[in-house]
Amino acid sequence: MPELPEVETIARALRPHLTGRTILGAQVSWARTLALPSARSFKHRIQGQQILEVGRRAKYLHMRLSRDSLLIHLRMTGDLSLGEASAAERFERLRLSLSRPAPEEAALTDRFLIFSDARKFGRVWLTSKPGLILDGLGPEPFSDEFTPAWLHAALKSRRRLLKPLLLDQTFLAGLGNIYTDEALHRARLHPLRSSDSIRPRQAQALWEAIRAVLEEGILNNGASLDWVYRGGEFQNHFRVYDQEGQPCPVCGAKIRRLVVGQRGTHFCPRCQRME
DNA sequence: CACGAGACCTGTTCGC
DNA sequence: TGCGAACAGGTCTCGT
Repeated sequence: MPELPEVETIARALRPHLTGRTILGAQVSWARTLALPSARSFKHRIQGQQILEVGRRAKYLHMRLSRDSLLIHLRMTGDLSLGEASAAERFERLRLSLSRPAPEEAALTDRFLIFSDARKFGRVWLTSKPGLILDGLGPEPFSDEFTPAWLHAALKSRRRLLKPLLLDQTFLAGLGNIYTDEALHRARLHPLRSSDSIRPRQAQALWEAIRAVLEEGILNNGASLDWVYRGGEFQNHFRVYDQEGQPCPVCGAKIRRLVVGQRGTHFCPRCQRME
């Protein structure tokens, strides 16, 4: 479930539990979860490091530790939870054991941070140079750098279909399949429009739509789908995503689905025209 | 540079 | 009921 709003929700939920605590050890149950370094050195190196800060960049959870950074990417089905029991969770891939919480947080009883991931696509990096992974990403949608003018210029500088371009994390960081479809619908732009055909007013509309959709996602604690559940509510606010055949909430036309860049793409054929 | 296909993985749902 | 196909919130790599 993890696009920007879901990762942001997770970061906010974990922050008060993790900040200041020390990682006592790591248990790896699916070795390929670790992108860097190997399981052996990961366990050795993470031991004893304190968690200084819990943040997010794009769809990465970024934990600053005393010596390294811990980056976690949930991909399709990854999930993070806090636990007290030592019994392994159903899809557990990695478990970090934590020091006791500070005395003023004595109410916290969790002892583990658990990474679960049914499809095993998620990855974790322990590195002293997080920039090598994060610096190539596009701007954060809520940063000052992301402006309507920037977006218009960036769209014009390429010749790509809107849908796949917005999914490209080196173009703009944080959008995934759900929020891209929702943003294009709000901006009344067809997903197959070529990026270099977008006029300034349309770029402005898209900019507003991207921010509005992500904001609404965060306010609703992200979207929960299928059996991967996080307590988010945004799935109840989808206007087009996964709504094939349903009436468009704006004009009543039937929402259509097509495949673009191998991703299911949902849009309103009346609101989102090709011109 | 842009695009499509195939990989990486497992679970659920749908159609016959 | 059973069984295969299609589908799933993401990203990387390779060939054209």
